[in-house]
Amino acid sequence: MSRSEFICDCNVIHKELVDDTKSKMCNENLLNKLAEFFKILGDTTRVKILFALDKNELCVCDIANILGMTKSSISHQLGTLRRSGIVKCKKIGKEVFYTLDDEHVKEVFEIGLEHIEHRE
Amino acid sequence: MSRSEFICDCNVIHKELVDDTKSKMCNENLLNKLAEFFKILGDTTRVKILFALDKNELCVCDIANILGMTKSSISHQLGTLRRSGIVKCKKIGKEVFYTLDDEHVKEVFEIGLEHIEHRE
DNA sequence: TTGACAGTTGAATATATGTTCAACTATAAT
DNA sequence: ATTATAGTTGAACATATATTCAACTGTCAA
Repeated sequence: MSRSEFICDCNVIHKELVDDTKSKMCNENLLNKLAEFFKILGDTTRVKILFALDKNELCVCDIANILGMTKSSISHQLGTLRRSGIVKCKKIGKEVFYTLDDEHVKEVFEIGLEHIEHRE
Repeated sequence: MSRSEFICDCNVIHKELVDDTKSKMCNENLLNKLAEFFKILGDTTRVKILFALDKNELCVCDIANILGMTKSSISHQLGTLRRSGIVKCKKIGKEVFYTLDDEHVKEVFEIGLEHIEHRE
C-alpha cells in the first residue's frame, strides 16, 4: 500500500487521470518554494513596501512614513523580504536604503493586478 | 498633523522621495486585494491543487489521492479557491469536478518558478 | 563623550489559518 | 427503503505570523 493511499480517506475514482496527473506533478520541493514565494507577497504591508520600492529607493523611515506605520514593523517586514531575496539594502551613514532585488516581482504584480481587474 | 505623521514614530528623512512615492502609490483597496490574491497562492496545498488542475480536470477524491490528503481538507481548500474565483466546479452525479477559472494563474506560476530558479 | 536618531532584534501578544473530526446532504445502487 | 459513497461544513485545535514593546547597536553632531 502506497503512502498516499494510506493517508487518503477515499477511493481513486478516475485512476487514469490520477496516474497521469501524478506523473506530471513537478518536484514537491519546488512547489513548496513556489508557495513560500507567494506567501511572502501575500501580505498587505509587504505588498505596499514593494510597490513603494518599485517607485523609489527608500530608507526605513521613509517607508514608515509612507505607510503610516512604525519603524519596527517596517524593519521586521524588510527583514523578511531581504531573507527571501526580494529586496536588498545598502547602508549609508545612519540610514539603510532598500531597493527591489528581483525583476520578477514587477511582472508578478502586473499579472496579479490584471487578475483583480478581470474579476471585478 | 496628517494621519500617517501621527501613527509613524519617526521623521520624514527624504521629503521629496516620500511625497513622490505617496503620489505614485495606487489605491489602497487595490493593494489589499493584490495581497489577498497572493495569499491564496501562498499555501503548499493550494499550489499543488492548482498545479494538478492545470494538468487535468479532477474530482475531490482524485485530488485527495494525488496529494495524499483527506477529502475534507481538500474540500476546504477548494472552497477557498472557489470563493476567490480561481477555480470553478461542476457537479455530475455524486462527483464534483474542478477546473481552473483564471487564465492568469498559469502565468503567475511561470514567473514564480522563474524567480525560484533564478535564486538558486 | 554625550545625546539624538536610524535601524535592528527578541519576546510577547493577538490574530489568522490549515487540518482534523464529526455530522450532515445528495446521489447512486441494491 | 436501505446502504454506500462523494462531497460539504462548522467547530475545535494547533500552528503560523504581524505588530507592539523594550532594549539594543551603530553613526553623526555638538
